[in-house]
Amino acid sequence: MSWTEHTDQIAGLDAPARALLDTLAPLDVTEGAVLFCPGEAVKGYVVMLSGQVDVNLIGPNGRDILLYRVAPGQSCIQSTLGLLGGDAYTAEATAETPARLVLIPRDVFFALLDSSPGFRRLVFGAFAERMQSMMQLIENVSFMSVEARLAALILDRSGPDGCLHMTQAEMATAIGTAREVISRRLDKMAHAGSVAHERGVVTVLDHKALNKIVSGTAF
Amino acid sequence: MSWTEHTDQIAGLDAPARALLDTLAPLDVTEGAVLFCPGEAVKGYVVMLSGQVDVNLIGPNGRDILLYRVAPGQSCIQSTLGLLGGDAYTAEATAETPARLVLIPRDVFFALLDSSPGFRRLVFGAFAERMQSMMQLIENVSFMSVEARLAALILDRSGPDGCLHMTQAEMATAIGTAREVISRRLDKMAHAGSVAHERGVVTVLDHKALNKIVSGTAF
DNA sequence: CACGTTGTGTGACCACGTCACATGCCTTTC
DNA sequence: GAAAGGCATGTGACGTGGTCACACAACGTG
Repeated sequence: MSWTEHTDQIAGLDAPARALLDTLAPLDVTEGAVLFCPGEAVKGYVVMLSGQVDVNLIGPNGRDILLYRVAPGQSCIQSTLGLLGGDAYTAEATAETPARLVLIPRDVFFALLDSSPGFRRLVFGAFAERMQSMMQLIENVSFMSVEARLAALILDRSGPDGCLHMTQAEMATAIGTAREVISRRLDKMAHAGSVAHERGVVTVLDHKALNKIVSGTAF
Repeated sequence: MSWTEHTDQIAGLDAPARALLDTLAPLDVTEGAVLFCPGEAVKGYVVMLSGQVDVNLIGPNGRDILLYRVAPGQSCIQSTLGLLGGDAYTAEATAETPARLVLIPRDVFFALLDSSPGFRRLVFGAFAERMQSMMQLIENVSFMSVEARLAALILDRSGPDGCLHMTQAEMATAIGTAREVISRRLDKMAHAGSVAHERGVVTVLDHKALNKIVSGTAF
């Protein structure tokens, strides 16, 4: 039952705060589950224990863009927003893997915020981090070419073997563009010899070339 | 010297917090002054007392995009980010009018955060609000057409007489596009009879048409 | 008035997003 | 193991948007 001691970000909290948190039961969600969607009211502050949750903004025409990914130990800022600002969710969160998380109810959240400096630091820090990454996202979307963003994605998410297991559609939402564009760009990169690609897999062939694309168009 | 009682957002604070804040001297900046620029270290938490400050993200090729505007009583979130996350500024803040503001030094800021629930609420609330508007910005930039964003801008910022005093270059940065695009779009709108435009001024002629453009392309 | 400065208009060109398909590949089902 | 359906991908056409390189026009200052 004591999950707090196994969660890095939370293990450093003061004892009273952890005792309070330990009374909450973790929740399990299956892969593909939608944790919340636009317009839904906020139930509490969410902390991830394991798994991977992606938060997407969804456009009117079906296109969507990845706002940020929530890793274990992190919290979903969307819920903080809702708790503090009172607004409903405007984005959608989906479990990319089976995930375990804790939902801290509204009143417990506020009690902790008032009583525990450590918890405050935790929440604030997470907030600041997300904000930073959102600004980064705006910067990328408005100033970087699709090719540069794609190259960055491939370098970022590919394993040590240089393989990236994603469909073109997934890559498209990850960098906020359309699938067809990914198809053409991958072709171009493959033709240049920097990557190879087949159904569901992209393989890095030339790290340097990709790095040059990333910094090149961002320049 | 007691500025705190004249600042709506702060007047509701507890007495000790206000006493502490009142020991700080307000700062005046002239129009056009740059409050901070990318890479600069964060000196403290900034609260606006009067005037208007715009915060822009600047692209490598000179293009820039308005992240948010700071109005009196609000605070500049960039500084909070820096204080909490430790990162330097990534955006640039410019005074659009002569402005008066208070800089709360790092240690005072943290002391208040620990001692004053009201101050916490203030900071958190401002944070949440900005975050929300940043998400709105991402949504607009990635899903709305330039025409829709331009129409929204014109409706938003034009006075009761329907006049908007901005150069095309200013409009361009406000909605994150290039000046030439504004020129062409304004021509098109003028041709359709929804606005009139001359050097430095745009006049709304048909509110309904503009509204339709806004919701139309956002739909 | 000549001059630089600033705001605007324009054409060409490329990158990107969208639509409408045509393949392929892989799994399920009989 | 062949047929069927779903999913991932390729492709052409077309419109919008961003960039570059200008030409001009409107203002300010000497």
